[in-house]
Amino acid sequence: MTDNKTVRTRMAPSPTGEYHVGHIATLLKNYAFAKKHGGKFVLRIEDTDRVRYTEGAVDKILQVIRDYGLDWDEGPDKGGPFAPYTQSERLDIYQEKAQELIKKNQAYYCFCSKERLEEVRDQQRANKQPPKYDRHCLNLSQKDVETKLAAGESFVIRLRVPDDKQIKFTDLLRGEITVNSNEVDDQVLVKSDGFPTYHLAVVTDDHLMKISHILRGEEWISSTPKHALLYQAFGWQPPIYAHIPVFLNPDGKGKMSKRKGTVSAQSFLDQGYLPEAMLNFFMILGWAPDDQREILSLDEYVGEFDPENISTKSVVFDFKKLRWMNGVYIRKLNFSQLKQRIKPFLPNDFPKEKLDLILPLVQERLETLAQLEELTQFFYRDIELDRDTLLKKTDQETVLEQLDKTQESLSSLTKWSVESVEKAIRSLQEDNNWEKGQYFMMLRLAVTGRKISPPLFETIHALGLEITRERLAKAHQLVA
RNA sequence: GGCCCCAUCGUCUAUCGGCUAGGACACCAGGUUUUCAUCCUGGUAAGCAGGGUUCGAUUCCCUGUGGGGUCACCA
Repeated sequence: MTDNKTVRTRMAPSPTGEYHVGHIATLLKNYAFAKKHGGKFVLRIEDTDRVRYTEGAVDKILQVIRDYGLDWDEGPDKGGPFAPYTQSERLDIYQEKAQELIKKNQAYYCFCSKERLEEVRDQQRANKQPPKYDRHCLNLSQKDVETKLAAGESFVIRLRVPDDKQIKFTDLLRGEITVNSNEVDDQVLVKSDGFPTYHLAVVTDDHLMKISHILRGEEWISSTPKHALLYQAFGWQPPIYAHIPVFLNPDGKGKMSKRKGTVSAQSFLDQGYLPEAMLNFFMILGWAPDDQREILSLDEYVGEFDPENISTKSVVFDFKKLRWMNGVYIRKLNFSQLKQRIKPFLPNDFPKEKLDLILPLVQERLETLAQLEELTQFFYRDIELDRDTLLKKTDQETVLEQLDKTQESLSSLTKWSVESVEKAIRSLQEDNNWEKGQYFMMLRLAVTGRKISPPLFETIHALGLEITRERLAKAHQLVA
């Protein structure tokens, strides 16, 4: 399994936009693996794409990771032995490494314009060949290169990929993977703006930061040969890879994407999913503990997680199971926890003074916190009544009698409690020999405007005598 | 299309050569109940296909099929 060498894992977000749920799921695995082995989990910001760089994205990413209940040992805000942890602050390192490769003849200058590259690719596609750099600049003479550099021509630095070599690397889940080097493009390592590409930056940083295990998305498998080549070129020991399957859209078609629905990590929180439920959901998506438990705390997960047991097939993101799991976690909350968690989801017109009365009535009915409004609005907003529905299963006369007697009886209560309300209504039903189902449902409708509600007596109690009387009166008016 | 990866109920999984193929979500039925929800009970539902290897294959190998990923001066 894992030797005594210190385990160091990392997650390397790119501040180009919203943080994806898949990123959190991957981060969780890196976090858990490091914690399990008493190692360190590093957060590094990969902001080498100046074009897509989004202002404020770094802070948002850091915040959402924390909101999910996760944290890191070293990172841009905390520093650490290998600081800085933001790639744009490490430019000189990449430059130096690129020069090293050029000196070793493992990389070369390329002065091709983007237009030319585009043309080459178009041509290749037209000939049904895989698009690949044609190595136009591979054999430029030293002198040519110096002349062009002196003239200030724009350039990039490319990796010199050997011809027809078997490139091998090991994936913890899949075993050895072999790719012929002819399939690998002469990857750009340094862009014309002087920034490194992901490939150069990730390899040098992972090495310099002594990252031992890389758990990353499966979509990276195809670029791992490039990284393997770089480790070779530098003469470095590569880390251990574990490529984690991607999330598929709920319809099972394609990688989970924005176009098919919600993907941002933040949006799930905004919809009232609890972070611990989200994490738990990520835990069991593609992995199961020995005893097949599905409800796991973060600590339990850290103790039992083994990346070697991650399923190798891409998994469908099952919203139904997520909602179920979220419901489980909502029900597990004690009252003060729920009260705290529900705060951001309270509508402005929610009567705060009744929170203690109402909240317990809906807790076991919530699958997300955001459903609170839908489930409770009849308590504090006007309701709509439908005459026909009120009259269902009986006649006008009976309903009017029921409404009046109920109002009368409730009004005369000396003590307003769930028990007294229940007692009053139950004895009315028995004394008058009303059909229970009809009477209770009619009352429910009159008082909540809905066929579905929390239990009647609790609801009436929470509503209070005043509102209850108003609504009964209104129902009377409507039916009469 | 090239290359790479993958393949058990609709979905997520267990099984690491012996299976009457187990669990969870979803679904259906029943119970509890004033509705819904919770809770309890039960049920329907799977080994992609064809070849091998083996006393025996879901499990190992090959081929096909299907799905996914990737082919940028993005990560």
